[in-house]
Amino acid sequence: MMSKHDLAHLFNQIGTLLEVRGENPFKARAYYKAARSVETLETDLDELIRNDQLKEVPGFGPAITQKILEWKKTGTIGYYEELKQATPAGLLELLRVPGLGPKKVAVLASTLQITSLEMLEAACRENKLLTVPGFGPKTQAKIAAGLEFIREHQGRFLWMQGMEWALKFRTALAEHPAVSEVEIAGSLRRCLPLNSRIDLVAASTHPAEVTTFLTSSELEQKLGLKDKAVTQHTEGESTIVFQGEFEVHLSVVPPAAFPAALCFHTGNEGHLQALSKRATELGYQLQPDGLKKETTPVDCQNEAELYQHLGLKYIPAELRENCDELEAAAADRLPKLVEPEDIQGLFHVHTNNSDGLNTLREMVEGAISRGYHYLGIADHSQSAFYAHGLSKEALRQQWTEIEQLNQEYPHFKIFKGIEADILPSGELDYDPETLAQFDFVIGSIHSHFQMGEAEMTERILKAMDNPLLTMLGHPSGRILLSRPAYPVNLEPVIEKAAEKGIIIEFNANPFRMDLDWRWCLRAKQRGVPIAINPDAHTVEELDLARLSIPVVRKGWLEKSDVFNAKTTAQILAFFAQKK
DNA sequence: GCCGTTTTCGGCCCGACTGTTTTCAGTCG
Repeated sequence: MMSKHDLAHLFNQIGTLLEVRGENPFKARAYYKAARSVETLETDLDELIRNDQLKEVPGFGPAITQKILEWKKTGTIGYYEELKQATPAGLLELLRVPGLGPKKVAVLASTLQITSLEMLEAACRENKLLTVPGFGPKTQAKIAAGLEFIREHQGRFLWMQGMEWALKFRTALAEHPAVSEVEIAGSLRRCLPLNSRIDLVAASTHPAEVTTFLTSSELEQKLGLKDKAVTQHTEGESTIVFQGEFEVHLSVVPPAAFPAALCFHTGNEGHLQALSKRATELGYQLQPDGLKKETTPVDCQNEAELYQHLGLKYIPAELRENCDELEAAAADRLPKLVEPEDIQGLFHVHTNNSDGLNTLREMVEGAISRGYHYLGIADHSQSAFYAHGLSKEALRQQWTEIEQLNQEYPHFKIFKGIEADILPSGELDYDPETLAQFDFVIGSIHSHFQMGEAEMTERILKAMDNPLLTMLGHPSGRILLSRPAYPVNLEPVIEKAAEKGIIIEFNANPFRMDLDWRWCLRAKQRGVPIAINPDAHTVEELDLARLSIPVVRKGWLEKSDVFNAKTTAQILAFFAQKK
C-alpha cells in the first residue's frame, strides 16, 4: 500500500540527492517544499488527481505534478531512480557528520573523491582535507570529532526502535512449539533511552531447537531481517546482528531457571551485585540458574517470588539501576509508578501554523478521539524563523480559532500556549503583555548552544525568574545519537523550579527523552511537577506521551508527580493561581 | 523547480556563528 508519506519521502530524497550533487539548491528546495505539501494535503491525493486539481496545490508545478502521476501509476519516480543510480550510496551518509552540509560533501566528492565515512576518516588521518580550498585545520578537526561521535554511537539505537524489533522477536519465539516462556531482558527492559543490544530470555526443555530458530533463515524471512549475520551460536545461546546496528542475544534455559535467568539478563550490574550480596547475607546463593539454599534449589515461579524470598517487594525492571531500589523494596516504599492511562491531557503540541504538519482542528480532534480531556497548543515563537514562528497577528488568529473550537467541543479544553524561545539574554521571545495572554508559556532553547555551562545555566535561570514562564521545555537540548546536550547545570535549575513553581517537561520524542531519568528522580524529590509532553508535530505523534511512559517510570515518577495526570479542573486551578 | 498587484526571468525564509578568508560561504537551528 503506497501512502502519501512514501511519496513525500521520495521527494525529500530527490532534494537531498540534488544538494549533495551540487545542483541548484533552489531546485532541491522546491522538492522539499513539494514533500511538505504532500504531507499536509487536506484533500485526498486520488481525489485531486480525479478532479485534475494537482497543479492548484502550492508547490506543485508541471514537473512535480507529472512525477506524482508517474508515482501513482508505477509506484516510483524515474528521475529519483536515475539520481540514486548516479550517486554513490555512501555520499548521503556523509551528511550525518556534524559540520558537513551538502556543499562541503559535494566539494569533498569532486576534489578528493570521498564517497563514504571510511574514506573521509582516512582523509582526515592523512591531513588531506587541508589541501581542499575552503577547508582549514579547524574544519578538519570538527569533522574528525564528528566522525568520532558517529563511531561512538555505532550500533546503538533508541528505546522505541529497539522495542519495536524486540516485540517482533518475542512474538515469533513465543509461537515456537519448544518455547514455554520468553521475555525481553537487558537495557530495553530497564527502559534506557539508548541501547546497544536486544536481549531475550526463553524457557525450553529443548534449548538447541530454540537457539537454532533464532539463527534460521525462516526467522530471517519472517521478520525481514536485512544483512543478517550469526556471531555466536551454542546450544543455550545465540547472537545475531542485522542491519549493521541491531545485535540480538538469546539465552535459553530450563523452565525452572527462567525467573533467575531473566533477572540476571535484565541487570543492571550494580543491582545484581547488591541482590547477590543480600542473598548471601540471608543464607542463599543467587545464581543465573536459580536461587539456592545450601545447594538445594529454591522453587520460584517468577521474578516476584525470587524477590520475595529475599525479603523484597517486586522491583519493576525500570528501577533496577542500583539507585536505592533495594532499600525501598525492603522497606515497602517503592513508588506506585505512573501508567499510560493516568495521562489526562497533553501540552506542547504544534500545528501547521508553525512547523507542525496538521491543522489545529486535526490536532484537537486527534486528542479527543484518543480519549484525552485537554490539549495545550504551543507553536513556535516569533524568533524561530526556521520553524515559521508565529507573529502577533498569527497568534490572534490562532486564539480566535481556539475559542471557536472550545465552544464547539464544550467537554474538551484547549489551552492557549506557546513554545517561546529563551533568547541568549534569558529573555522570553515576546513582550510581557503578549505573554500574559497565554494560558501557559513553555520556555525552550533552540539556538546559541555554544555557551559555557555557567552562562547557559544563568540564561535558563533568568528565564525561570520571569513570572510568566509556566514550563521549561526539553531541558537538556540533547538529540540522542546526533547531538549532545548543551552544557547546563541542572541542579540549580531544578532548585529554581521548586522555588518558583515551574513545571519541567519530559519530552516524549524518542530522540529527546529529556529530562533524563536521573534528573526526573531529583525533580521528584524536590517536588517539581513533570509534564510528559509529546512535542507533537503530527496527529500520530500525540501517542508519544503514552508510549514513552515506560521510560518516564525509570525516573521513579508516580501519577502525583506528573502534571498532565491532573484533571482539567485541577489544571485550570493551577493556571489561575499562577496568574 | 516554482512563482509573479515585478507577465516570463530573477529571486527563492532569517540570522548568528564559524572558519577561512581579506569580504564571504557554508552550516545550523
